[in-house]
Amino acid sequence: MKTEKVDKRQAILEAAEKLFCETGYEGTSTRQIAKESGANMAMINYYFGSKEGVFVEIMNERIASFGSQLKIINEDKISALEKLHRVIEGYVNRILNNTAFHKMMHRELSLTQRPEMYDKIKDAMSHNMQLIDRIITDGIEDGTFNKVDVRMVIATIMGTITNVVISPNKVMPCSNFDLNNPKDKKIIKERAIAHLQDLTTVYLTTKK
Amino acid sequence: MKTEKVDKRQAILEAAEKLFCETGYEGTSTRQIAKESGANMAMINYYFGSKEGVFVEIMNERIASFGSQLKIINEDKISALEKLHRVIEGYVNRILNNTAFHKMMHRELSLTQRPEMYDKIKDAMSHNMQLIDRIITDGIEDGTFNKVDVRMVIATIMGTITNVVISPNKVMPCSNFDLNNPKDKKIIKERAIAHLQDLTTVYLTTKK
DNA sequence: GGAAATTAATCAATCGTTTGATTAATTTTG
DNA sequence: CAAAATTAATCAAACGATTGATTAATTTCC
Repeated sequence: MKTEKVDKRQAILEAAEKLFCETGYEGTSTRQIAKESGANMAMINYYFGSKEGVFVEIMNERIASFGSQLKIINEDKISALEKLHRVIEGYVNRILNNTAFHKMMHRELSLTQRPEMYDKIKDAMSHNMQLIDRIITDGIEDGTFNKVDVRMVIATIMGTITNVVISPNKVMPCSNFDLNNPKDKKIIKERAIAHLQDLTTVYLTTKK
Repeated sequence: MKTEKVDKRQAILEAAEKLFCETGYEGTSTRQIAKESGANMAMINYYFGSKEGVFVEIMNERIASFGSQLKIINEDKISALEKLHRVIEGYVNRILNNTAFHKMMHRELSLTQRPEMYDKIKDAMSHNMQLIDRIITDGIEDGTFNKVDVRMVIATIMGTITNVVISPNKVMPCSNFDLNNPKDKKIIKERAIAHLQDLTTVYLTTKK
């Protein structure tokens, strides 16, 4: 008799991420994680040392996979505006494909606790920001873009996307959109991308 | 001899708000609240019934004081753009004067738990959104504003401000700004207001 | 057979809450 | 007015439940 093989380690990671997203780090108990993953409680400490170890591992994996996604954009011989539009598209897609994690990340970021996590997230975000900063700054220097408050423009781009993800379903969109519904998610994605591309085009390139 | 009169009820509320902001709801114990406020632990339940009761009370007071701040704007006989600029100014000031609370609110909003709180926050935000929505929609209808994705513009305005508040000190601004430093806060406020007013002016009124 | 994986049982610590008693202030009563 | 009765505020201690973590025994797998 062969019982179905399940990777308990992976099961714990997935269950923990789901629960951390739903009820927060402090709000999730190791017993819940064990139950949800189908593993024994002791396995959590066996594989990850502690509850926080699970959390750190989730963050590390996520951040690592994020880092490998970008950086190709800046090699292309395209205009600054086109670069920016590609970054927006990539950023919207990435975040709306990982809404639960993104929520969790922002929650963790707004806590002064857990400095190690804070620094990790900060570094990951900082990398994205520098990419956008470079594109816009280059655009300004070569005269394609208006002179704007670059950091605030970045705050606008990132903030808009985060707002779409975090705001309550019934508040943000007109009717009852649900980001868990793939069809709705696609619509929201396209709207966000179209809006941000239009906004940046008008704001950065309109001659006064 | 008159010992200094301290309102324990108020002390608990203030201590709890501070701690909830810093370490989150689940991350704060009733013992911490008691210690920080100088009140006995039992007073928490005596006055508010439960830990959650404290939280609900904080939210109610804040939301109530928020609600009494707006609504005068729409009576003035000024242009849609000017109305919008006043709303932006008010919104930036309000949020940057209550950064800790605003962080806490967003954290709570991103949790699927505590539906009562969720609904309260949602309603409060919804009110603000409707105000902005009305202004922009009116502007579009009377031809002053371009036809834009209104809800996305609102997401941009709110998201930008939230991003400024939540993003790590060392990430968002160029150098080491600190929102707890009044001087820095003033600068950030002015930058955010100037940026959003400029952005909305260009985006909403530029004729293509 | 031996290392790795998994288990049930248990640990001390902490959680939010409740208790019964005490003090201080206020109201009622004679 | 002053004694008695009532109420509100505060306290130390303890409650049962749950927390994250650990133990020691057992099973699985190569």
